[in-house]
Amino acid sequence: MKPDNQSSASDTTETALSDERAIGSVVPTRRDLRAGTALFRQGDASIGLFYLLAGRMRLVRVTPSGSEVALHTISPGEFFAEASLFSSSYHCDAIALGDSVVLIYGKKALIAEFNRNPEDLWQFAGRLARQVQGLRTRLTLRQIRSATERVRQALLLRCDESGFWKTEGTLKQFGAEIGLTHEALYRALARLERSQAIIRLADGIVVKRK
Amino acid sequence: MKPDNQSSASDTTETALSDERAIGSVVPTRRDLRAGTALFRQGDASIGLFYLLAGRMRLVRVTPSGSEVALHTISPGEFFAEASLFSSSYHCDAIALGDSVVLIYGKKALIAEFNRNPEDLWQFAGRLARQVQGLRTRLTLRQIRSATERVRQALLLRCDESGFWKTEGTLKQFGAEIGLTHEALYRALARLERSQAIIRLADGIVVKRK
DNA sequence: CGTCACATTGATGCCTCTCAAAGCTTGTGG
DNA sequence: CCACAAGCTTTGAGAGGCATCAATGTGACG
Repeated sequence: MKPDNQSSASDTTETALSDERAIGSVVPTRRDLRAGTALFRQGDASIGLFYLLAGRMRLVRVTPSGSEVALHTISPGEFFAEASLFSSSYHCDAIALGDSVVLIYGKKALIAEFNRNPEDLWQFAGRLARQVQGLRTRLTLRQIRSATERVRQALLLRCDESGFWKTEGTLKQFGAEIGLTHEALYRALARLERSQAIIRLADGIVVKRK
Repeated sequence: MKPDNQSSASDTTETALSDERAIGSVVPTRRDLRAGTALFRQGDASIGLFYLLAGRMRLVRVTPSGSEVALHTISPGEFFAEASLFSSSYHCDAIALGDSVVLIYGKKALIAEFNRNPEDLWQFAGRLARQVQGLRTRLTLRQIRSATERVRQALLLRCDESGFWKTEGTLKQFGAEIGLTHEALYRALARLERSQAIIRLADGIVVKRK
């Protein structure tokens, strides 16, 4: 996570990458960012698409009056700034919250690739469409006020046909993902178990029909 | 909003449409749905992309155990089932909540169009990317518990450089969009005005620097 | 002028957040 | 192998805030 060498004037290093993470024939470049460093700022000419390997990035828009509005926090494994491919500059700042590693897919290279090989563009669009789907679902889930019901629905969305959901990561994390404090989550789980809506196992949870 | 004629065995009518709403050369078909009618069901072969002209549609997934999970509610002006273009069948049910009118863009026609004219695919992808952006922002906004602060941030996101936001639609609607009851919204606005964070005008709101 | 939907403010209760504390698990080092 | 630390898990007590119910004012429209 720490930069392997030092570029002249900034807290970032950039390394070429011969990677299996290529999009079509576009091989990303790796860049290491120290905590607090900006990857790009509002108004900068857009240079490409990003993928967060490690760390955490915050996207914020600074209003003319100086107020900050948080747009999104990027977690490892996420692509971000997709929309910048379609416009000439960024509409927000991207700041590294902790030491971070991002992959950069050059804009020109990507566009050339998509022109050359529309099949890649098709796949890219597919990824976006599924993302839209997932985000809408999450948004709908957040509409549910009741912690108990929200947890139940979240479990229903994630479990397989038999109703089993294998725990991935910690429950605390799960709580954060669905917008609950861990205490609220634990209490909701306890309530669901008491009412026999779920059965808690060592490695997961079984959701029962209502 | 009411069907103009009756098809033989169902509560839907379908009409060809020579429209300016075409995507590339793909002209949509219009379909009228009575309240309660399904536009498609989980497992149906995907026939295309939809656009809601009027009414309201609900997307729900029915779990094997019979529980329903609401995925999204479509409002007029929204495209939906974009992801179905990339898979062979639907993963949820689409039910008309009220009498509704949808435009249908045939899947095969769209794919052919995108193959013939990648520029259209590029624009389609751009729309998806901006949608992802907007949804992420909305999701982040929902993380803010405090009604007052959520309203302030929502206003900051929507106002122009001078801090002015022209009211569009009703405030009640605005409340629903950001996940607040209208009462909570009015109280938040009153609080913001009292603390001089905003100024309310007849046709909009001015957000002041903090 | 009456109706209907929006706008606004009041009172109340529930639910989740917050702060706190204790049991549990895992990993690390002596 | 044991001891200690750190983070997850779990439950308790208290408080604040938003939803809910309720009532009134206001504007548009026929």
